[in-house]
Amino acid sequence: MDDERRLTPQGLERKQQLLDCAARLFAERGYADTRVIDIVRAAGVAKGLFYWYFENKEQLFRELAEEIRMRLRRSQGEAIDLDADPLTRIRQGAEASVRFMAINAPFFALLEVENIDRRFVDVLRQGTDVHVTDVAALVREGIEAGLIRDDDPVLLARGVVGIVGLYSHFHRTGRSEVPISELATFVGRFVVRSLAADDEIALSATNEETRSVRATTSGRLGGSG
Amino acid sequence: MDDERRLTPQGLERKQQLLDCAARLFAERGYADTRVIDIVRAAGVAKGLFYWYFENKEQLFRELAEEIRMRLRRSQGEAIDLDADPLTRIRQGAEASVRFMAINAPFFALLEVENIDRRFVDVLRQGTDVHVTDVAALVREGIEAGLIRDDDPVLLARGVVGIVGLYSHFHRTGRSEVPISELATFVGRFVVRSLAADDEIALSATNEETRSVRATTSGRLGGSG
Amino acid sequence: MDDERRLTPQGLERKQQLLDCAARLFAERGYADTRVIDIVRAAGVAKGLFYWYFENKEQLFRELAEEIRMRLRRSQGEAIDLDADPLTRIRQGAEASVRFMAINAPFFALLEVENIDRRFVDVLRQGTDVHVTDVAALVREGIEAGLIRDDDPVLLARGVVGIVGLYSHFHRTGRSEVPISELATFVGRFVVRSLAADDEIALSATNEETRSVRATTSGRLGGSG
Amino acid sequence: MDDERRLTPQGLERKQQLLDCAARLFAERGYADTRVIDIVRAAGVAKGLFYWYFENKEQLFRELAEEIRMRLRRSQGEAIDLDADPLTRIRQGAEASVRFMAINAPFFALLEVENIDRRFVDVLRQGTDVHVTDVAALVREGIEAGLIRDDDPVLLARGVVGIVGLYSHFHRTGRSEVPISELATFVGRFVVRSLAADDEIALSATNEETRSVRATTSGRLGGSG
DNA sequence: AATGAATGAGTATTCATTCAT
DNA sequence: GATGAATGAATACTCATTCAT
Repeated sequence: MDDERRLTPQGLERKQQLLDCAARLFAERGYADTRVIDIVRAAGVAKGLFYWYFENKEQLFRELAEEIRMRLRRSQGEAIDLDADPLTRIRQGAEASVRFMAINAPFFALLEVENIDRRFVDVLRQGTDVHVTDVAALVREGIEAGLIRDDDPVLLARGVVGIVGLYSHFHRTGRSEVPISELATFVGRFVVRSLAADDEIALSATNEETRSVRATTSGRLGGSG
Repeated sequence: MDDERRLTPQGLERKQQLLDCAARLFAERGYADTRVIDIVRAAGVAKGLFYWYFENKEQLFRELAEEIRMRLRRSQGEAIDLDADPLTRIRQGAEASVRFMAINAPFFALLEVENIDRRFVDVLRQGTDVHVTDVAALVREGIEAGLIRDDDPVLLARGVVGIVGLYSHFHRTGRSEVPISELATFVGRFVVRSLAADDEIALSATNEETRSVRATTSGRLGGSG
Repeated sequence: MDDERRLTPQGLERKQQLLDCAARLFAERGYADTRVIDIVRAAGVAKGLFYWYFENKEQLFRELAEEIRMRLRRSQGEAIDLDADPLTRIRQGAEASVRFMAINAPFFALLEVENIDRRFVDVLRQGTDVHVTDVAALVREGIEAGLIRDDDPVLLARGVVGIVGLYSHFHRTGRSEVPISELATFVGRFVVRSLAADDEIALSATNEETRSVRATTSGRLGGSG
Repeated sequence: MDDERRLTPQGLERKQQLLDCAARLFAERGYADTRVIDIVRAAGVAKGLFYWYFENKEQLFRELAEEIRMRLRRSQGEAIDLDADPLTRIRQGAEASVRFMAINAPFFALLEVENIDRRFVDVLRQGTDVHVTDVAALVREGIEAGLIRDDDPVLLARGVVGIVGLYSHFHRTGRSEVPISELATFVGRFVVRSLAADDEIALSATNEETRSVRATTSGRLGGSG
């Protein structure tokens, strides 16, 4: 297939169908153990058609990864309260991510391929890198505001992103005994605790009612900043 | 090869040589991209000899994983100050793990295969499970002693183990800009912050001079315990 | 390949071509000594194509065996005079088999694999078993009619089927000095002699002119029956 | 190993042990499916030792085949009544063979390899050829004496030998419902019927009491001879 | 767009045989 | 005689990708 082929509406549908089937199979059996023929069979079309819509198996994976990444970012964006303080926003993002990943588990299972196939390190790392950059910015903000302890912002951000992925993975692989909403709260708490400058701030940022730490702890913050 | 073959000293040496070569290659190129022939070539022996010492490629991997797991546990054990309080011990273990994993990077890269090949989920998960159980016990101790915040011990333990692996992975994959000793300290701090019941305890457990939190904060601990 | 693939006419042709090539090679060199690559080379196609049409080498063999079995039965059916008495029919079947096996020697050589590969015992034994059952029915008829000596019908049938295969084998392996038509007559005679209730009946059943023993020896048969 | 090595008594014992183990394994799994290592393991010795006693696997098989052939001939010789008429002797030989083959089933299973491996056609065919020659001589005698119908002696002899092998094979492969002694008698009867010049002779030769047809039917024989 | 056919590089594993001690 | 180690040729099967209709 060429770069930009114009696909008819029917064509787009077929392509999406193939993407969906592939996503399901990849999630079920993993990338390597899903053969092109499995995908086309699941979609009920002939083998040759696969290459009408995708350059190759690898490209399909990349498209899929891209799509998933977009969805995640969108969902994170929606979950974050723009008026809240950085730490709270980090917590909200973390919680939202855990919830979202749980719902779209099969999709996200895919992202774990990162370590698998050296071919995909780039695509997948890219995804987390963007995420890390976002969080790192918030961390910096938080540090400046005295809400987050003064440590390497990027390292901290990596920790946040990593922890979210970690617990999502546990949940996905059936090793989490607690219900998803509880797990999300736990992760939010965990993240806040890891970052918070002190106990009081941690408490505030964990309290769902308190939309803005700054507001409630202004005195103290003013003093410490 | 069958069950328990009796190997001559020379044989044992040869076997270890194959294990070493395999470990290096797996680390360099990954499991799937390392062919049996690559391993024997690296060892400078004939293809057939591989099957004299190992049932197949998979078994070799399992032996390797087992070996690595053992080493890790041993190194952790050595790093922990038995007289220290649980939280400090967790920190020490975490720091030691990060350091150890950094030194033996090629080895531990292997353990990341967990997500890769569904065949190995068992072996590899086993390794972390043991580790998690150990840490969970310390967490419980810490909670009882009022050093660690009151949260699900297993979930907390998973976080600790996960974070260690996380940062080791970053370091291994060249995304850590800081030197290893600094990273280890960072991780120790991170873990302590995640778990500590309050700021003061966190501070104590992070202070390397203070071997035992219990000693310096005995009054407080005694009161809350 | 999976279950029931729909093959285009061209595909069917190709498949038959592969079957033919395989049959020839198996006959020439034996099953084990015929590699898949030999078969595809003989057909002038790529290796992978073999697995488009057949699950594996074993399945191809089974298809081949099935095909040969069908042909044999058909030819036997055509050779037998339905109005003739059982003994004569047995003789006709035996003679026809010998002739047919001689003509299709390469094919039938394959059936001798029975003893070879334990994997194929089932397929091949099945073939003879059907044949034995058929003959046994005729033997029973013959015994009731007093044409065949009173002995275990199944054992007798096995002998008949075995003898036919035996002499065919001799002929196939170049140890028969006599021309095929003569050999067939010999086998017919041999079989009749082995089964006949008495000399006179044997004579009648061997005489090609006499279509029905019953007709010519009615008096005697009536007396002894 | 060289041609004629002088083996110590212990060495001979070891060699026989290997032969026995091989025979058992060949019978159980067939020649191809029995690996050299299986044989040495069964004997509890090291792999290398095999080649001290045998040139290779093939030679061992040949030695084994030779040994079995000898045994069979010996047993046939013992079973035959030297004073009996040719037809009776053929019958006795056939019956003895069936019995002997049944007893030494595992051994004789080996001889069926004839069709299997083209390598062994010579060794194995040799065995039957000798047997056929012996029987053919008797057949000729029988024809001259008017006991056996006038037909190609070699072809008849082949039939006799073949039938014996046939029924032995059935018995060996568990498809014979009748006890071995009964089967032997059946085969004797079958063979006699196939060969006998007429009913009366057949009857005499089948009668175990009658040691010599000549004796009881002297008048007739004298008349016809 | 869609199909079924065709390609062929790539690889783990087996096992008879030889060798050094 | 005996052992364990070492050799390497040989082969079935997979699967992404391309091709002719």
